[in-house]
Amino acid sequence: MNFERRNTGSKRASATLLSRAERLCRDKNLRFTPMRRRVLAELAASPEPLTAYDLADRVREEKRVAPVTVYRALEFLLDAKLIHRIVIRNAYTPCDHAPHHDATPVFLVCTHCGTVEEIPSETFQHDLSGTIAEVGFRPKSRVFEIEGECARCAKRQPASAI
Amino acid sequence: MNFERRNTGSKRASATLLSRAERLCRDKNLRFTPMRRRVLAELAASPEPLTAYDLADRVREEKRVAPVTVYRALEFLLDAKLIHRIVIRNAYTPCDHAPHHDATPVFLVCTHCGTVEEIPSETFQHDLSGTIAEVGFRPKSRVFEIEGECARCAKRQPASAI
DNA sequence: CGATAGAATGATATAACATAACAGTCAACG
DNA sequence: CGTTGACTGTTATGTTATATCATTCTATCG
Repeated sequence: MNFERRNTGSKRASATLLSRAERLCRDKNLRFTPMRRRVLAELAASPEPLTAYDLADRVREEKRVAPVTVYRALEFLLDAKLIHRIVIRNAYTPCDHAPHHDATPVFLVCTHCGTVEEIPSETFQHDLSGTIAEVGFRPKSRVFEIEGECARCAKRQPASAI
Repeated sequence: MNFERRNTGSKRASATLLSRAERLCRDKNLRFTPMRRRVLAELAASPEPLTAYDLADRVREEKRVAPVTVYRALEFLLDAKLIHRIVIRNAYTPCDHAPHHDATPVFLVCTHCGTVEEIPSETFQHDLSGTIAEVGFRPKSRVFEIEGECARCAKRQPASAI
């Protein structure tokens, strides 16, 4: 079983991701603006997830930006499923596994080097711990949380009237 | 299969949790100070997870406290495994399932009423989606993240030299 | 009992992450 | 070209979390 190593800033990985983004936006008629491209490029070029403020700093080297601008770009990229948010780091990382998953993948976040490995959740559903062992990752702590509507609320508001 | 409903502020649940905390601290020679007791009691009395600042407000009704004091109490309670942190809410909630799990449980967080249901992870490992369906929860999004040491780092620093 | 060492808390400041609100700019389309 | 809607700029502020150093409490020992 072989999981793609996270792009370690190689031009190849970035280029791939950027062109994927371009194609996707063309197809879905979304606007891949310079700011969005820039933010995605920074994420693709980074070996580890970056926070919004990290990104703001990097973009600022070239052009003055406020954090909120970065957050807006991130929101767009998240919606387009081009990136993920790594909750336990308050940080963002490009999506490695093209569009072939709608299910949330599992992320393996290294406490030492900070890199993130992305495991498609079909694999996960199947046999999580085996897979983790296979990639040589030594888990120390986990975040598994599911958000949704509880039974009582679902009963009260039958048609998901949120 | 029946998962305990989260304590909805009932005096019973609080009393149980508090006495469990007392016993645990006595046994392990930890100090269950008034501040720690107070924070735990507020969490136990709340139907939903509370943030550190929520807690500070509640404690302040009685006595002036700075957020940092609450964070310290929370840290203690987390270490003692008396509470959990709900990452996707930046909030804290009492631990419902006494000491019988070392494995991280799965939390079902209702987007509507905010309550949290705690599911032991043995069950989870076994058949997550089945269990969730059984309790009537309708998942909308999930956070499954694993922190640890990646294969490369483990190789570089054999004996987990962190 | 009083000294003292370690733990806990108080107080203040500041860092880090995120959003609100409104004004200005750009780009596509008729 | 002008209008509309999407995007970005700007400023302010909200929210979550930590750093630092002073003070108080508590258990223990001489």
